[in-house]
Amino acid sequence: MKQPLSSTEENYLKAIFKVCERSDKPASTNDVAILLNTKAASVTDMLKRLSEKSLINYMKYKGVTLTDTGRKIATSLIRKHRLWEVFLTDKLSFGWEEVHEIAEQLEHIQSEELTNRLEEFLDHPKFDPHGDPIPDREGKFEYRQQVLLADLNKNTNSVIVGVNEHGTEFLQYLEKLNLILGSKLVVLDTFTYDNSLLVRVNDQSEQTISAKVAKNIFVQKI
Amino acid sequence: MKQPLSSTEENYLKAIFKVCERSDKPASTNDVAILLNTKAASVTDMLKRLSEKSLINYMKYKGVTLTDTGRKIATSLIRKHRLWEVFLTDKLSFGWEEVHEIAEQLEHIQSEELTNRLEEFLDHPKFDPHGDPIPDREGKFEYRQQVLLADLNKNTNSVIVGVNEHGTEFLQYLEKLNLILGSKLVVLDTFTYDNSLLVRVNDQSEQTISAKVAKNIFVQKI
DNA sequence: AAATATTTTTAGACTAACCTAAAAACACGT
DNA sequence: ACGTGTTTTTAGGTTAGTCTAAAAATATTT
Repeated sequence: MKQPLSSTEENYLKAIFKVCERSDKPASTNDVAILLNTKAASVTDMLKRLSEKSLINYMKYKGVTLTDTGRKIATSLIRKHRLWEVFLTDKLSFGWEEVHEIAEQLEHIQSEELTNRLEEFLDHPKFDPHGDPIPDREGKFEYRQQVLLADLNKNTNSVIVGVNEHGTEFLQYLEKLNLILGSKLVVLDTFTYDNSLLVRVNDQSEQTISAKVAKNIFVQKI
Repeated sequence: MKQPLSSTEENYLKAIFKVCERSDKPASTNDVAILLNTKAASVTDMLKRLSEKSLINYMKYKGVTLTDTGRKIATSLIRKHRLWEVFLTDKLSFGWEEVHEIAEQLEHIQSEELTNRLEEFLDHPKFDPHGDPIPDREGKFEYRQQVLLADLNKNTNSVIVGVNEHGTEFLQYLEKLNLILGSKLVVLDTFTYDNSLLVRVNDQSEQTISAKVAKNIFVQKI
């Protein structure tokens, strides 16, 4: 009865976890469909099956949450994903914008032992290359004390600690703007016209940042 | 038209490659079925699909061989499999008997770049932990100058360079017998009664080895 | 060369995961 | 609370990969 899940089933659990993260509310069928780039009807199908396996709490029309077992699997996937990302950047010198796709595949490799040895090999990293925290063996992890750059007050010193989007295009763009993990930022001015920001980067250059970009960068006050 | 293959399709190509290896003869439907632990009918089904994609040469009742494209994919899988095995033993300290299963999954990760960087990271190894040669980027590799222990002449000095079977049980047993890659062997006597051998290991202990074991160990004369 | 045995293919059915289109449930503004 | 619009579910169909059982082709034995 403990046959391993398919990659597809795992992806659904991960998607439900992400939707539910920090919101308490159950995930709606549509939320999941959008995140997985599929159709609502397919999601309903899968929800029935996952419910059958006691991995989710599902009631028609009422949305879905993870059971303890389901959450355990979801966080394990996230743990594996982020550990592999660290491996790819730290050991194989991939750029932070290249690793997501490959890690999406690697996270489905089944072997607890492998995951734990990988963690050991990487020296128990606490964050992945995008600044996201890596869950421990029990699936526990702490959210950073973080704030969106878009919400940062003027003249507050801060450091980039993470991103809210992991797409290749966005990350490459950030790199071009010289905005990477650890970059120091101060908002010098905000323009209500288009909600763009004027910032100083690393106490040197000044540049404007669009509202869209500012909403996808996490910073920590220092 | 260049959509990636499913893991299943890849496994069929690998199986066909293995059956055809060093025999020239086309692989029979049954050979493939046995190797993949499936039924002949399923194999026939898949052969039609792979033939459609020009990955194999297939004629009803006549057996199957790989096309150039098919062979390229098969050797790429073997390359990935063996590189990952090296990673698992050398970097994560897995035993040689534990790595096969995990590598079976890892070999399906799609990223040329990943494979090549992994090879670099591992220092361009030429053989995997079981002594099997690792194909290069073009899929080329050389077979070792090797002979089955069962076929070795009496009183010839030799070294274990590989195994003919990769099952966990067999490899664990070998380890218990202190027969690992690099062990020095001399056949002192052969017993025609059950075809077992008396050997000296590493110039020290003497022990008998069953015919079955002897047929699954490759040695090189020195 | 005929009879028999083996191998391979076909036929038909199943499951997982997806889809579209239509029906049912829910949510909301007036 | 009633009609309208959105969301969700159902119904029914598709594809990849598997299976069993039966038919067809090939191989072997006499």
